[in-house]
Amino acid sequence: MKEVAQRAGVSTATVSRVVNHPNKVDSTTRDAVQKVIDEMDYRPNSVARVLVRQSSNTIGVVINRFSSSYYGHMLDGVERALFDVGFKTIAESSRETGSGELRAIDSLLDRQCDGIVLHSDRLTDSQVIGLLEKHPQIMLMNRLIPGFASRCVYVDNVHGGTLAASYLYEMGHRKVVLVTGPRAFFESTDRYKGFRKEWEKNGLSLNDAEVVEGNFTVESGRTSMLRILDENIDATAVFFMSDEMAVGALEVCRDRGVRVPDQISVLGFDDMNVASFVYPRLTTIKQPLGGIGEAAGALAHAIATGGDQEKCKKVFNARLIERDSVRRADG
Amino acid sequence: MKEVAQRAGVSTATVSRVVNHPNKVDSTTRDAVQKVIDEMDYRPNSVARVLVRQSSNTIGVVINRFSSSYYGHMLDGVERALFDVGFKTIAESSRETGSGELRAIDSLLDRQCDGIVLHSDRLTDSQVIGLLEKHPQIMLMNRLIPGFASRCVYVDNVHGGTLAASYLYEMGHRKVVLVTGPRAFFESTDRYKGFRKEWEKNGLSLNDAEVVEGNFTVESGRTSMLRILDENIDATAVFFMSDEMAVGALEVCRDRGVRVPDQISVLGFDDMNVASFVYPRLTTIKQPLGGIGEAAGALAHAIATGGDQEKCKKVFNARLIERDSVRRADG
DNA sequence: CTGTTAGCGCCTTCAC
DNA sequence: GTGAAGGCGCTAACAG
Repeated sequence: MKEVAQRAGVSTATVSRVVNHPNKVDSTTRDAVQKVIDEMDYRPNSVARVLVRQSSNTIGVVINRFSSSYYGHMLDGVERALFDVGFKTIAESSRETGSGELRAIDSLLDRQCDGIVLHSDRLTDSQVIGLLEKHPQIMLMNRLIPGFASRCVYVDNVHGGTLAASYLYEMGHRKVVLVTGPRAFFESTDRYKGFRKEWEKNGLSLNDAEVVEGNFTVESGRTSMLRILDENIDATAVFFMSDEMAVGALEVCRDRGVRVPDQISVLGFDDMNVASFVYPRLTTIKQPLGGIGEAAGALAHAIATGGDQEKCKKVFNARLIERDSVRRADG
Repeated sequence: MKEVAQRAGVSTATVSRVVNHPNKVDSTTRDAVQKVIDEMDYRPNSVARVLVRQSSNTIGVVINRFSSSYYGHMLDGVERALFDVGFKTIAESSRETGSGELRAIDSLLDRQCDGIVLHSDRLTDSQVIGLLEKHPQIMLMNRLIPGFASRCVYVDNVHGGTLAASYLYEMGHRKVVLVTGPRAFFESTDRYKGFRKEWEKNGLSLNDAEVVEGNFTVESGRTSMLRILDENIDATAVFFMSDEMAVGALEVCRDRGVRVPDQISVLGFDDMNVASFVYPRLTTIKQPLGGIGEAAGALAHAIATGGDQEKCKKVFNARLIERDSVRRADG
């Protein structure tokens, strides 16, 4: 910058002006300076700029890991929303640990991100609340903390569970088993809550044998399905709280010669890409991941710039995608 | 920091020392200062630190988009390697455009990243060479630029193509069709080159009708397969240069009642997760994405710290994963 | 071992 | 409209 100033025969202040407030400088000098800038291919050092401005025009996102398109779709959504308003997005992964989430947040905070979009499922509610209270620029993606709803963008998992229950009921299923995610994850408990409520509303009940705890992975889908088959649990349908698990189950069924949906129906959750590629194509409850990401980006931007947070959409509903893995139960 | 110094009754220099060189300060004062730091929950402003140190201990990664686990696996690999050596990783997406790649690189450079891992398939060789010459801290992930091999980590796509050809040949296939990616992508041309060479080595030839240009997506797999079926191209096997395309093809075959692999064999490329979940499970050529990412991370770190670049693994070989979508041809 | 000093590169008053 | 000066928060000599 000093060099630019020198070559153009002006002060660094003027150079700074042509970069930041071009209209506040005489057009002649402006052009001259701009020419030198172009010639030298000068790029303002954004670190120094951030240091003095105390703001970086960037939003940081923390997610569990990159290698699942689940997070990828949300990330792309965030970045889409932010790109449109001239903000930058940087992402860090937590490596799927609570300490990693904390570390990533610190790192993003250190980089003076104007906002942080946090996808957390490793931290407890009270840990998250602590974070939220301490750092007003943090917001939550796909998780709701009561009392902080205005800083959360999420899908209504209770409703998602309800959807599953009512669909299965309407299709004539009366004996089902639920394969949840880890009990510690709010996604699991919320979906379970919604399902159970709706199920009982129909006068049905769920006993212990009918809910098995998985962990959202394909492998866990396999073992759960194996168990259901081996223990000969009497059910006409299984509701897996993730597509990955459902996919693992489909595999096991094929290996065991159990026909889906003829002998047993399978319902998934998420609507990952894979859902439409497996055979039979998976009927599932779709989470609008891209939309959630966009909304999170918009909210983070609003928080960072003091924009209108109320105009941001915060609650999303999951919706049923009917394909071929659930069929009407015999009356 | 000033406040910490004040409260602890020392100078800011001492605070800086306990943070950065704890052993260079008297244990009594160190403990006192540390106590204040903890009490105040003081966190050094890394932006200021980077400004003076001219180095950030972080590596930036640019990829096309987040929503494909293809990039996700590489990203996780980079981050794994870097985490182990105490470096941070931040990622930006190019939104699948050449200008986006440039923008992301600039942004990462501006943040004073010590190294940049670039996954580029939108920029021409000469553009990339320009970048590489101008910025010694940039390296390439999954692309080889002749003359810059020491800064490239990649899979040998020519070899990958060879693998496909020899496998199909060994399985008795003599009439095949290739579905490539965009001709502008080196992945396509390299794999094609390898395939063709091996194919011709066996005394076979490939005519125009037998190579169709796709674009790596599921949709493009569908349309290509449709065309192959509709035009009644005489072939016993199709080699798709991405699993996504192969998956799309499988779908079309199912819809059309064409049995895979009984009536036609399908070979993929990549070994994405989905490959093992579709039916029939996809036989494919695996790219070790995680390993490539790790190697890229290690190389970026070596470049950034002046470590030994030669010890870094740079070339990876794809390898065949036999599953159920290719069968021995009659005859 | 610790305090003082001088920047890192930039932006923003404040005078002119 | 433009230059000079101060400072963002921190670190690295250099003295003491």
